Formats: sequence, C-alpha cells, structure tokens
Amino acid sequence: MFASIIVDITHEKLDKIFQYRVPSHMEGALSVGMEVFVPFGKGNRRTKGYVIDFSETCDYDLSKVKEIQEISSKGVAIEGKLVALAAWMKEHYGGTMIQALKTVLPIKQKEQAKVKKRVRLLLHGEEGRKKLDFYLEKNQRARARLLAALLDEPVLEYELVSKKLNITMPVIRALEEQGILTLESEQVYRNPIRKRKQESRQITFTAEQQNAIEQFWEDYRKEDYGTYLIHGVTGSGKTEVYMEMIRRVAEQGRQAIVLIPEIALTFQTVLRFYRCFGDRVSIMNSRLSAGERYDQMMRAKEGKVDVMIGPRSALFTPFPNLGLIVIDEEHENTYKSEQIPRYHARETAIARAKMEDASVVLGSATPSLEAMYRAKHGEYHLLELKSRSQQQEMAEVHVVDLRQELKNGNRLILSEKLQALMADRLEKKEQMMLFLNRRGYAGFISCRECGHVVKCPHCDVSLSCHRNGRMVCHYCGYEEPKITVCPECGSRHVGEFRAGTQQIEDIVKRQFPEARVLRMDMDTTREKDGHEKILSAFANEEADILVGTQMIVKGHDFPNVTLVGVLAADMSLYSDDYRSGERTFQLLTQAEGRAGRGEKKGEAVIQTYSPEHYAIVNAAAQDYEAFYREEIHYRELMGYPPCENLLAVLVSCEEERLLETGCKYLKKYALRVRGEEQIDIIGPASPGIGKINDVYRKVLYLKTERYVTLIKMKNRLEQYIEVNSGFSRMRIQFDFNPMKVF
DNA sequence: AGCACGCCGACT
DNA sequence: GTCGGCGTGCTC
Repeated sequence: MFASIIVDITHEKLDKIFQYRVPSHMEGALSVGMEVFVPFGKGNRRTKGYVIDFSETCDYDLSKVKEIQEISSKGVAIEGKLVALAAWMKEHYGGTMIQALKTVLPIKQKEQAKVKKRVRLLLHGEEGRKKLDFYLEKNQRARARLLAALLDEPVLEYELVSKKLNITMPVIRALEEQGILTLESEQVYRNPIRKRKQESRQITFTAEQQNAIEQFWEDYRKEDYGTYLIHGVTGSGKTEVYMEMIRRVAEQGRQAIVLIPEIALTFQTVLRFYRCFGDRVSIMNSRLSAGERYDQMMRAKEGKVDVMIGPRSALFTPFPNLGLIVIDEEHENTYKSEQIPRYHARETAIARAKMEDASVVLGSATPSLEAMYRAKHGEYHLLELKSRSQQQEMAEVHVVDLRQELKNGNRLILSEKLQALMADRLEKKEQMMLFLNRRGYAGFISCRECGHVVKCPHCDVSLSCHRNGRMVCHYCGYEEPKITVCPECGSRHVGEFRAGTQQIEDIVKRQFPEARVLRMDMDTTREKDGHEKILSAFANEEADILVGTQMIVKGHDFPNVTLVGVLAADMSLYSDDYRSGERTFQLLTQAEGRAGRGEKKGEAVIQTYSPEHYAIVNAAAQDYEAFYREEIHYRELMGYPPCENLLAVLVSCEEERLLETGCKYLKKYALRVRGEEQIDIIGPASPGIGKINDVYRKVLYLKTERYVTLIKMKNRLEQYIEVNSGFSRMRIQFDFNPMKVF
C-alpha cells in the first residue's frame, strides 16, 4: 500500500503530494490526517508530513519510492485533525487536496510571520570596508553585495536580502561563520486586542433563553454532542444565549469558535464578548494582516485563548480541545466560500465538530431553508426564542403597492404613506432608515432612443458609471470615457440609468430640506473605517435619516430608529434564482427588525410592485412558519435544495467552440455513468454572465436526491477530465448546492 | 527548506 | 587543470 503525503515544509515549491510506501506493520494503524516522519531529499532528512490519502498503486518510479519511517507520537495532532477536515472538504466540495489544505492550515505565512528573520552586521566601518575590498578582489560577488548593503544599513530584513539582493542562505551562513554578521530570528506575537477589564454582571435570562441553554447543556454534559438551531426573533437575545453556552464550555477547559458574517462584526458585538471573556477572546477580521492572523491562530493553539470570533475562515482555528462552534446569522450567504473548495461553513462546522466531539449551535431570526429543514427532520435540535427579551413590541408593518401609487400620480420612489410617516418622525425627532434592496452600485449607461446598453467588450456585463466621468467594468476593471453619443444609433440621448442610493438621497433632501441625511453605500464607505464613522454618527443622532443598501440592516441597534422604509422590495425577488424568495424574506424581516429596538414602538413600510408575493406577505406578517411552508413546498416541487441536492459544474474556456464541445462531452459522459441512478442532468446553459475577461463560461447542473450520489458523480467527472487531455485548456469547478444559480 | 549539480572565473 | 563561489533544480 502507498500513502500520499504532504511534506510539512512551508514553502510553495514543496506544495506537492509525495508518495511513500506504507510498511506492512503500519497498515492498520495509519489513517488520513496522521502526522508521520518520512525520509526526504538526498540526505534522507527526517521530515514531518501528513497523510492525506491511500492507494494500492503508485504512479511514481517505484525504485525511488521510500518508506514511511514512523507515526508521530502526537498521533492525530491539531493539525492532523485539520488535515482530516481538509480531506473531508476535498471530497465534499471538489478541488485538489492542496487547495483544501491551504484553506484549512495557516501554513503559507508560517515562517515569515512567526519568525521575522534579520541579518545584523557585527563589524564596524573600517573593518567592514576592508572585508568588502577583500571580497571584491576575490570576486566573491554575492558576499560583497550583502556586505555593501549592510555597511549602508547594519540591520536588514531577511526577506529583503533574499528577494532584492538575491542572496541565498549558504552565503549568509558563510558570513556568519566568519563572524561578520548574525542571523537573528525574533518571535513577534502581535495581539491586536487591547486589554479590557472583565465585567462580572448578573444577567437574568428569560424562560425561553434559560430553556435553550439547559437543553443544550443537558446533552453536552452527557457528552451527547449535536447540532442545535436557535430560531429567535430579532431582539430575542440570542447572543446572551451563545455567551452562556460558551462560558459553560470554557469552564470545562474546552474552547469555542464563534462565526459571524463579516459585515456584522461590529464593535458592539465584539464589546459584548470582551465584557464576558476579557482577553481570553480573540477577534479575527479581514483587516488583520496575514501575520497578525497567523499569530491569533498560534495563540489559540497554545491555549492562550478560549474564544475565537471571526468570519468563515475562523472555523479553522487550531484549538487543542474544541467544544463548541457557534454560527450566528446562520442564513447569511457569506458562509459559502466563493473560492475552491467552495465549502459551506455550516456543513463544514458540523463535519469538524463530529471529528472532534464538539457541538454546533446555529442561530438566526430567519433560518435558512436548509437549517430549518434539517431541524424539522430531526437532524438538528430546534430551540425557539419567540419573544423579545426586553418585551419590546414587534414593529407594525405597512405594505404599499407601488402600482397603485403610480396610478395615483405619484412618480416618486417615496410613497405617500412613507412620506407621511417620515414627516411624522422628523416632527418627533426620531430617526429612520431607508433601505434600498439592491445589489451592485452605480447605474449603467443606456440610449433612451434605441435602448442600447453599453457593455464591456471583454465581459458580458454592462459598464457602470463612475464619478470620474468614466465607465468601468466591475468584473475586469476595463475603463473607457463616458460616451455622449449612442454608438448604435447616433442619438445624443444617452445617459445614466441610476436607481442608486445617491439618487434617493437627493430625492429625500428635496422632499425634506430640513432633514439631516446620511448615506451609506460602496462610495461612502470606501475610506478606512468609513463604515464605523457613518454608523457612529448616526448612532449619535447626528442625522435623522440613514439611506443605504444591505449593509445598514445587518446587526446594528439604533434605539431611536422607529421607522424603516424598504423602497423597492421586489428588487431581489426576480433574479431568476431559486433562493430569491428566501433572500427577500430574510432581508425584509431583518429590515423590520431594525425598527423599534428601543422603548418606542417601530413601524416599517414595504414598498413593492408585487404585494401578493408570499415572500412579501409573510415578511409583512412576520410569520416565518408560513413562509417556510410555502417555500419548502416550492423547493420540493422543483427538486431544489434542501429537498434535493444540486451540483453546478462550471466550465470556462477562452475559446467558445472548445467550451461547447467540452460541455457536450461532459454531459454525454455524465449521462453514461449515471446508469440507473435518478439524476437529472440539465444544461449546458449559459450563465447570467456568459463571459468574464474574455473567458467564456457554461454551466451544467446535476440534480438528485442524495448528496453522496453527487459526490460520486463529481469524482467520476474529475477523473474523466484528468485523463482526457482535451480538457486541459478548460477550467472546471464544482459548486455543491450553490447559493446562486449562475 | 536543504542538498547536489554544474557553470564560471581565479589561482597554482 | 583544479578550486571555491554561486545560481538552479529536485526532493516520493
């Protein structure tokens, strides 16, 4: 038997799989993810490696294959467990083992981050110059180069020396032996968290909260680890429940990971965790440098931290004794990775928890259909928090039919009802939020006469208008100056078609000249901390009205906000995607939840062209159950996830013809190997965007009841692609249960 | 990353 | 020729 092994050396060039013979006495004892020692290189250096796979055959020159020396006494160390998780991810989501390992192990930055290597000159002026002359004379160019640089600057970063000066390790070693310089390596651990005092406070839980905690705890104490779904309305105090669960888990000497969608990682949330856990908490966010992130991981590994809070990638924190993984706002689609492996944090968390005997707690006011479906089928335990913890009332919701509004002669984006309520709030000095449910940013340019839309010549998308008077492609960055004449018909009536937040800000300012308006969108938050600046300004009541996109409805509490307006609720409804209903419902429910978080009761206005759509009706009634029933019925009927499973096979290629034939063969092959299995094979179809950066794309869908069937098909297709060289010029990606239809 | 190999200029 | 320095390529 042979084993595929990743040699644990942190360098790119070793990012390969090596095969070793498994000695017969190890055969039973060895498993995927284990740490082993292998002879490596010319001198058969004893090197650490991780087993990632087994096979009966070996495709390398048999005479060169060596044997595994020994299983590391650490057995399945922390990294080993993560390697096993990576293997699981590779199997479930496709891609290579290396890609999976890279997402799971913080290897790449290891050496640079952990030890910042520097060379320091030991000689002084005269002595150094003499030595330099000596080297020049002897034509020892590399040594001379290094010494000359050091005479200029006595301490140099190793990185700089090796990259810029092209000096290799043996040169430095040689000079070190001669006593000319020293190689220093400094352990620099950064802790971006300032110390904060831990407040001990007495919280009283509501009966529902207490019940949720105890249900979880009863199982946990019996070492009966499982997955829990907390369905709690906005304001029901989910975070308090998580914190109590974590506190108990930490008390037992085990650690917890809290996943939060990046946008919701606000100062408010973070502060609550600090108050509870002090400096035993570590926060990860995208603004940390790779090195800082690595340090966080090391602190976790060394047991200096009990709780790690962060986005999707925090799931791979190498805790020695993981006890609990919490996923807040479980329904958010940022939990699905856009890079290979396209893993979903929810499923992956559950897989990791199974491997390490830990529990998973999912929480949301609007659980994803997936999570609720599993809860209803007994896979997860359902914990309900139906009432708000502070006894606030839920917001009163008004639905406005925009078609009717138009008939009444109101062409503005603000309905009569909304305007009336806005005037009322301004009068009462209360705040409000206007939410434009729209993805993307700037408008596109179109001809009012012939309808021509200016598109990117490399990508199949319309160009967006930018402030600098240029038109930009958001996919490839292509730019050209704004046109004044239609390139199709020559008409001068070309212009921006804009329904963005800026336009709304202008309208609001015109209608309510006395109101102070803040706008939050891609443009206004670009600068560093722009996000927080705007939000804190609004929280300090420096403005009456906040206008913005998705980002204003996620996770912020403004006690003085008593009115929320959703300006065009259907914008996300018709994106011909099977999740669009779900997404709309979630967004509307969240928006409603923003109104009336303080003492005063809130109101919400939903403006829509389809007031009869079940997503809107049920969101207005704040009835998750009813929405779930209708939505799951639709999914069942159409065979969409979670009822069945969907695999998107994305094929891209620079040549359109080649792409077409490639897809045809893939489909043929899929049809052939499915045999008696019930698998629907749909496509190949052109995705919404058929071309990005001059690369054409097509997509093939496989739909079937059982996930494992899809995995089998994926493995088959991967094999087929590998042996047929015709596919070498195509890129093929797999996406299981994609968040959007391509 | 570490090690061997082979190229190249300098020195005996 | 031989020696030592230095870049390059391979490691199952």
